[in-house]
Amino acid sequence: MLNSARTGRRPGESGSREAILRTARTLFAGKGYDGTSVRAVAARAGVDPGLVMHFFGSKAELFAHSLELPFDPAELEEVLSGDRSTLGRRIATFYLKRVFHDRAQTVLSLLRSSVTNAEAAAMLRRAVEASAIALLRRHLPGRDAALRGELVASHMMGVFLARHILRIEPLASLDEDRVIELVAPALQHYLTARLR
Amino acid sequence: MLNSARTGRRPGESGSREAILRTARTLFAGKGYDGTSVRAVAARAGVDPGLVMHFFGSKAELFAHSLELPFDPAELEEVLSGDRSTLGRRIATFYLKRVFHDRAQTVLSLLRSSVTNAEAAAMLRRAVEASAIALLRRHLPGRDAALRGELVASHMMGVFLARHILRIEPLASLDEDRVIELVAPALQHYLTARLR
DNA sequence: GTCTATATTCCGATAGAC
DNA sequence: GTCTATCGGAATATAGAC
Repeated sequence: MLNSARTGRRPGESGSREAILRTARTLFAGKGYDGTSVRAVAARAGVDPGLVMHFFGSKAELFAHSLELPFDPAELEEVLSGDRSTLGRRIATFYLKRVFHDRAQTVLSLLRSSVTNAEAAAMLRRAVEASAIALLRRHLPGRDAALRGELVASHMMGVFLARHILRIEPLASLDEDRVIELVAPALQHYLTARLR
Repeated sequence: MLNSARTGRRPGESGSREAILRTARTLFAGKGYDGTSVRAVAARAGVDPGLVMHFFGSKAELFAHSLELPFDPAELEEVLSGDRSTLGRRIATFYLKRVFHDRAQTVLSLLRSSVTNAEAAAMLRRAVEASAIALLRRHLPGRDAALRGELVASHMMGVFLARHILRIEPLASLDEDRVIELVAPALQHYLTARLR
């Protein structure tokens, strides 16, 4: 749906392209870039491996198209503006609900791929720097804004790792709302405390 | 050195076994379990791939032998006992110096392998639960001790990911001592604050 | 203790027929 | 839009000679 805004030519009628994308999202999220083969995507999507190359050109292109990365700038703006004394809670809520829940497959894909694949790591690094840091810079005073944003992002990535990949209990089984309550004060500290 | 306490038989004189282990540590740390081949280890160690199998039986056994996992219980005890008002700083110091610095290869290996390999994930899960949680249970009052330890461990894994794998700047280039100063208050909060 | 040889399986990508 | 066929390579693991 994200990439269907083609200019003139109408897409093929079979739905194979969408089936490939849907399958790629599942496999990249489950086994990462290196652990997912084009042939496996093709087999599970019920198409020929050559067809995947025909549509996307390369495995790297398929991966890039499989991610649902951009977030609504207006939604981010709403999270970051407003009462600074409750910013930690709003950011925790955004991470837990909008990122880790709604975009779970994209986060899993990026994280599972980034630890062994330099290009995926660059994508995730850019995503963290662009969304969190650049925006925080506009809403937080002082020159430590980037560092504050990175400490928040680091913590949240660790929580995602523990809950969704390592499945460390009891943390992994807590409700999202409970996790938000738990981490909000720590995020609030990073966002507004004087950094020593 | 960790696994050289054999009972009677003296090891072979060539040093091939140690060369294989040293090379395996480097490659597993750099590319994870799935990204490291037995053949690549053998080639870089200057031995035949069959010899690796001869010594370790399988790739999984080689991986397990390549890790330097156990920490000195006395050292852990020293970190955890003592003034509870500075526990956050002592634990931050232990993570940054003793784990992320001294055992960087082991942490890299486990993290790079855990995101795509279920058995490696189980090893890391057990390591977190055993070292951090079980010990914290003995030193922290209340029934939330395990959760407190996991929130601390999650945060620290996220910091390691950001600094050593994603290399997010400026966080990645900070001195260890500066990172300790930055995260100690957050850890202290998780260890001693009333959890909502 | 060290090696050769091999069985078996899988990979990404390309060329081109239909 | 979809497929067959194939190139060129790499993987784990085993069997067994020396």
